[in-house]
Amino acid sequence: MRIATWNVAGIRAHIGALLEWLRQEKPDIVVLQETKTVDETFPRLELEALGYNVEVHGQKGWNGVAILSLVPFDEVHRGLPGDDADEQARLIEGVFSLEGGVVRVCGIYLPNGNPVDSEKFPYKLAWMERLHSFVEQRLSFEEPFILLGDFNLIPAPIDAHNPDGWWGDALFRPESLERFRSLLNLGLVDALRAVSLEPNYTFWDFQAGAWRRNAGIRIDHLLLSPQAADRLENVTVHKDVRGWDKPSDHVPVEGQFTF
DNA sequence: ATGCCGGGTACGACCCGA
Repeated sequence: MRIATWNVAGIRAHIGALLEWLRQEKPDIVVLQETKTVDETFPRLELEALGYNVEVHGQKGWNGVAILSLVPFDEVHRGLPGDDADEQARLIEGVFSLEGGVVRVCGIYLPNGNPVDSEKFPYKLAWMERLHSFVEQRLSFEEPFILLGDFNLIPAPIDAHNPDGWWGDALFRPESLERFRSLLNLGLVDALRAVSLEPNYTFWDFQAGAWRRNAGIRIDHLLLSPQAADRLENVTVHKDVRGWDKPSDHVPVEGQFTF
């Protein structure tokens, strides 16, 4: 079973690259972020033509998440609980039945939080605290649970080409990292860190020649419950996709599991 | 210190991203 995350930076703008990657790799389940469109204009038919079941949680202009799956959905949940006034589409979860049992896959687009002196930063922190409660509840099921997506968090200095340049940014500052560690401390495993102690970047800015200079950061993560971590075989960062024509600024990150 | 680039909205110029 291969389960991937990809921030597509606008699904209508990058549908060609998405379809090409899916045709090449045929992952079983993919969570998408920054689809940037309402459900009515989501390119569902092209994805269904490749055999994917499609569930979306869209929003006009920005945000927006989705799950593509070759396995039928048992359940779908949209939105992060804990604030009825929050209208930003940043979380979608699917539950799937496999031969070996159930697997729960939750895709997130965690708020960026910049600039830190705006209301966006406290929104990020509050969103992380709601996520903490949500994950705590999910872990109580004691089943394979995969929380993956664009976390907008640089876990450690090794996860940035220029960590000093990022320090203080909403992606890499104490208040953000404290909450990220607290989330991990619930009992989640950072899958890529578990299989590799090398620098692995998943995002290169469109600006300032970041890709050419390999000035990347690792902000797209797969976090695993113990029951999922036991089944982890490997993680692949599809770095080559960043060099395609008209790419997203993020690349797909894929976990391989024995279920 | 800010913009760089790029998508979306809407069709000029701004919001948003990381």
